[in-house]
Amino acid sequence: MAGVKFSRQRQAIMDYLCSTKEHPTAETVYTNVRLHYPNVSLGTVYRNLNLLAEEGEILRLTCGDGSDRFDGNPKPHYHFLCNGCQRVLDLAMEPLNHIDILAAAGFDGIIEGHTVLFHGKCPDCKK
Amino acid sequence: MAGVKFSRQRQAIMDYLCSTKEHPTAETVYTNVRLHYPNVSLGTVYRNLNLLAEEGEILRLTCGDGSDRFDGNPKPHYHFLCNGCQRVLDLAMEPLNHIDILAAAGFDGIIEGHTVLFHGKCPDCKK
DNA sequence: TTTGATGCAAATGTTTTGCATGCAA
DNA sequence: TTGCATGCAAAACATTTGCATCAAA
Repeated sequence: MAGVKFSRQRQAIMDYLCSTKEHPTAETVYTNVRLHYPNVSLGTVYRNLNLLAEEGEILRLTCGDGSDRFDGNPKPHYHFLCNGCQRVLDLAMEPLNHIDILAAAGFDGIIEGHTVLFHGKCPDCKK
Repeated sequence: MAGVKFSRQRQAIMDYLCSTKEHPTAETVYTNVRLHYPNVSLGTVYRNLNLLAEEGEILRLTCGDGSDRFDGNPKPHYHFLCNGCQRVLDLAMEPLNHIDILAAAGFDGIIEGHTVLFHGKCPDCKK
């Protein structure tokens, strides 16, 4: 990656993202990285989250509720947003490749991919 | 609808949304409604877009690129975001009910629905 | 007349950015 | 030493909200 050099702040951001199964917002990443690097700035967190997402090392999730969230697991997978507690959970399911075919039928452009967000009640909130 | 009374501004917003196949942002709605009601305020546009979306008379689309967009057609349908020109187009395809079943398998919560956004090159940008 | 809707402006929340300084290579 | 990364603060956006006034019913 030309022109990108190591930084301990970026490393700490990656470490935190990989250590959690929550899907934290930039603000939450900031709060947690601060535990180890009290001087880190929110601007640096945003700059690095953008960089890591562009490099494909993390995923950015736009759930439509305020802030974007980030996922340290860059492997494409699907997410679930609980409309009770607003938590985002990972779903274990195979890639839905066939829906791109369905979308392409009768469409005169090129379907390159899709994003899906499921919603409902999480195991805790369904009770 | 208890407590909601008619307003010509809201009517103008509905009229505009139903007159276009673009999927305008609040700002674009504002600009266009202003052609007929030069005094309308952006706050009023946002308040009414929120009201109409809650009532299910329009759809709100969160595409992850800056502003939300709105669709005067409230019937559930799928959308396509062109990564060339950023336009949002309607797709003619059947509801993907089965993917909720797939998501529910092995998930201990309740899947109530999904949002899908396809992306790629629109008919114009694929050339 | 009553109550919701509006226009205006200020406030909010999220994310980006300019700039002087710090640190990796 | 060179140039990307940082911290800080200000700016940029998108959206919401308080309040006095307006208009629908």
